[in-house]
Amino acid sequence: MTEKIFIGVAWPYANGPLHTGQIVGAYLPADIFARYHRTAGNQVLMVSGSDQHGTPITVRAEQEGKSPAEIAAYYHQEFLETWRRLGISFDLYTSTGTDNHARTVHDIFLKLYERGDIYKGSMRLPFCTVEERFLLDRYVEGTCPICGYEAARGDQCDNCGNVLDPVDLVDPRCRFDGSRPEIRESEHFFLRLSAYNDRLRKWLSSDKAHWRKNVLNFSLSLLEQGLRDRAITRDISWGVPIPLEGYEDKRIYVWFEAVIGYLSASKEWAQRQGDPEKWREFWQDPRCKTYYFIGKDNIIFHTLIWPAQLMAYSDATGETYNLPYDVPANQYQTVRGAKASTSRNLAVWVLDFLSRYDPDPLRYYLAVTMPETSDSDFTWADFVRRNNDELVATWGNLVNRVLAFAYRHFDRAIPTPAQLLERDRTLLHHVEQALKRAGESIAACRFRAGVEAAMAAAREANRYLEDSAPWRLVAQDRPRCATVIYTSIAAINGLKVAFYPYLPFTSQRLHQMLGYRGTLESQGWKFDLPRPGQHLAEPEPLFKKLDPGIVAEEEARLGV
RNA sequence: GGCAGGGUAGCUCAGCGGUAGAGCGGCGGCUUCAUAAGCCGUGCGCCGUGGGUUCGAAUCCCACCCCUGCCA
Repeated sequence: MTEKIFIGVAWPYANGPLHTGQIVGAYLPADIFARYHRTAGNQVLMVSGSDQHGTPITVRAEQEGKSPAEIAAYYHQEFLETWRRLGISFDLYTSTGTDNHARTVHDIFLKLYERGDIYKGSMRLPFCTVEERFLLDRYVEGTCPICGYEAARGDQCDNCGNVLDPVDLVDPRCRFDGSRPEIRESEHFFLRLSAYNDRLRKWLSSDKAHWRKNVLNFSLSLLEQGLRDRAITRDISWGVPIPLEGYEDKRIYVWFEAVIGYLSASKEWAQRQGDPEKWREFWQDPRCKTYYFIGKDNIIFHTLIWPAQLMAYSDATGETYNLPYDVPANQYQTVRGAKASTSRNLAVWVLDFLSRYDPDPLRYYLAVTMPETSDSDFTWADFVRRNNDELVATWGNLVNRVLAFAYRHFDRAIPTPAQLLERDRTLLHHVEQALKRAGESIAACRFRAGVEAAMAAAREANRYLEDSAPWRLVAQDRPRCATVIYTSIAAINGLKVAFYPYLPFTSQRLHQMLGYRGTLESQGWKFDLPRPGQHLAEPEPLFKKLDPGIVAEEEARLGV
């Protein structure tokens, strides 16, 4: 039975290069999930895009003396390059800068406004009389009302860490010209989140046993406190315009607008497929399961605010939009025990990494250390160790020793087996079970367990070889030797599928080395016995052993 | 300060009411098809601390300590 699976992945701010923490938190698990489901024959739509609005981009642009649009365009290209080289297989990766996105946002905004779920209100905000504009929270400095620190920012005090309201700062001043801002009333639009508390609670209280405990608890505890209405517009010039007259100097704020990208990207995808209504199959068919892969900092937007927006939009249009089926948010990845930091260059940049190393070892390492339940740590020593002692020694070497043997002793082809013995069938059964378990684990968003199941079966195959010792049989009992090698190749053929979502590049290569044509993905998530006599390509190692010397080299690149 | 998650073998982590587990490393041995790869053997660990519930607790409850994050 084929399923429909919608996969939304967090929209990265296009204000700087991507580091491994972002990959392991959202993009890699989403891709593993997507590749598994496609191979299993399910219909998958995986979308995301660059978030080109928001304060981080404005700040970056001001730092570099460029326009926000230039910054966003530059990093958008870089992100596309990253997905291509890392094998993150989006069906569409777009951005929030498209006309289609603006149209979709406007439609939701207006429908909710007509219905009263968005309403006008006013806020008291700092206004710089020199520059004649309202100041964003972080553009106001002053004395912290809590600890007395004199250089506190309007959004947060760097000294005591408290979150602030710029209006509360003692002796506030504009960061640009030092003048004292006035507090002025500014008209804004608010989302009536408070009206959705009960419905959200009801939704989160039913059929959520498959959710990660921390995601569910966190969301429920926020509801306990009660959601308050939030302003969804700002006095800024960079962002999606407000679709009403008289608000030309304001924009829709990112947190309301970016999540709508999931829907607008789906529409853009359908458009590009030449079937403009096709997005409805993923958004309005109740059998479609909707997943959002994000980092833990994004939970509230995907388990509460976006569902509330969807509930409101469903009511307003009389159509039904699917709510998230699961939001498997990950924890953070630290670097050498510390929180990743762009400013201190304490992060592993993906494109930089890929300029020296292959994508699959990185995918493997990130998958086995994925921060599913708690923060995990990236260290180069551990990366080298897992590459050399696990990926190369257990899986890569298994493939190499079997294929090299077959290539040399059985005329570059898969040998024809005699009768399979109990020991042979046991191994094949083991691999078949591992493939099944890996698939079940991935479908349940337990990605570490999936790759571990595959690796355990590879160890089992190494054990089988040791027991059967084909290198002795080759001279003494050639039919039995052929059977052992056939069985080993069959095991590898099954494992290539189990590893595929994690190691797409090398699994596809192995697929071809085994003499198959076409894509592994089209073969299906199943254990196939290979055809005796099938021609083998000349085997070459799937992975490279890394020199432990690179640890010191790479650590030196990290800032301190 | 409130809340959530985590604190289990040298390292990374699983287990979450019934005699402490896996991988890797270390140590000892076997093997040579293979990227000096593989296989076998080897773990007497205050399961963060202190109380409690229970016939029985990493596993449930309470308090406290440490790490991470969110919120105030």
